[in-house]
Amino acid sequence: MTRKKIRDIRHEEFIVAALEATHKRGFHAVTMSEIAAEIGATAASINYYFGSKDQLMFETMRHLLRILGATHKQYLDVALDPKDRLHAIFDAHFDPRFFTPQHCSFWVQFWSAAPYSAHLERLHRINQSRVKSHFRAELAPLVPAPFRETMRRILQSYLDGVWLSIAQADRDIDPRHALQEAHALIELVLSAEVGRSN
Amino acid sequence: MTRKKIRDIRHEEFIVAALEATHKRGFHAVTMSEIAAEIGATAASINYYFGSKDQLMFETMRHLLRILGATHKQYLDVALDPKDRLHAIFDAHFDPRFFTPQHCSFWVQFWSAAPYSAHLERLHRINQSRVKSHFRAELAPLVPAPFRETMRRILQSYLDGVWLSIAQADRDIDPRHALQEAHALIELVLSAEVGRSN
DNA sequence: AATCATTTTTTAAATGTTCATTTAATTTTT
DNA sequence: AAAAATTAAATGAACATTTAAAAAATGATT
Repeated sequence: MTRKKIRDIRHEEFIVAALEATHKRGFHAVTMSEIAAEIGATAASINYYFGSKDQLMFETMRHLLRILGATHKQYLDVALDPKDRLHAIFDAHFDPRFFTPQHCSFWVQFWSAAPYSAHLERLHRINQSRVKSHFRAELAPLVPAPFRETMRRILQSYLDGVWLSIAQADRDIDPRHALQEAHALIELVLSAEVGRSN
Repeated sequence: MTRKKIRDIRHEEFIVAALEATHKRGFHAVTMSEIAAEIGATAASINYYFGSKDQLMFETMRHLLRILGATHKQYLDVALDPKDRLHAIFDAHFDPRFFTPQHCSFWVQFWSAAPYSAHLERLHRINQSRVKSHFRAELAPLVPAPFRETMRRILQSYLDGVWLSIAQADRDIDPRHALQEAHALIELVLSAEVGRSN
């Protein structure tokens, strides 16, 4: 069928391996050999497919960003009103596919490494502004302009903070519970605005 | 006067140097030589005073925790009512002494490294539970029990998230503005509860 | 089917670099 | 002179990356 089969399979495998090994050993501490061992391969083959360790980490992050983007899109597609659309951002970030110590910890470590690598920083900046503009767009019909930016920053900081705490927790977290709390915060933000406009 | 003068001076100097150099180069990338160069010293002298790089990073983090604790105490001492006491937590975290890219970035990188070092993790856990119990205590008189934990987690996640964003920003941030937003969130949290108990 | 040349994939071993740490000596302070 | 502080140089370990060769897959030709 597809011509480049093996190359794609290995790509996928090594990215999963990078997530797993990084979660176990840490973004900087993890070695090529440890990642490769995760799928019974050898460090050299990572370079064969990715060129370098940095490139592998970069591709792994891009992989996470793609999943997040796609998941968000799915939720947006079934959102009926502005409030649903706002919820969709949290739904995506707290989707069980994503909301695991493994993913969150890679993400957080990526965050903390980003300022020191031009490559990573670019990815990070792109994602930040993507999320930012989504928040802005969804808040527009819900919150009057003077408070909108404040509310956006509150929601976005909260979102980041939750991921941070998941990355640190070894026990598995219930995504539904996180969503519930996120929705409580959204209600808070929206009801307050209604209150003020009275 | 004091017998151990030089030792204490160097301790202080190297900790400041570690903060500065780590902010420039990253928690893992920064080398002993770079830290030492920051104060015109030599890598070997760090070991003379601290024993190892890990130990220096550990002491640096302890230093930050001590400052945070002391600052918090100062604000608590002048707090008049329960709401002031809740604010004091944010006042301390957003105090200009603390709320700098330099400190926040060390903190965030420390966070992301903590799960992979028994030493660091212990520090982290201690601080987490300290902050947690403060939040609980201050929220007790302000928020009815059923919502209290949710509100605590919202506030705490928000707090972490803000630091994360500061660590990533290269431009300097206005602490007063951050405080203002934090207070807006507190008002939100408290007013919502008043609303529900109506 | 079988053979063998070609390409692709994989690996073991070699290379070379970058540190943290140690050591042994030197300088500075007491 | 003795102790404390500092450094330059040595040591050695840990890795990412390269290289050169082996193994597997592919595919064209009988």
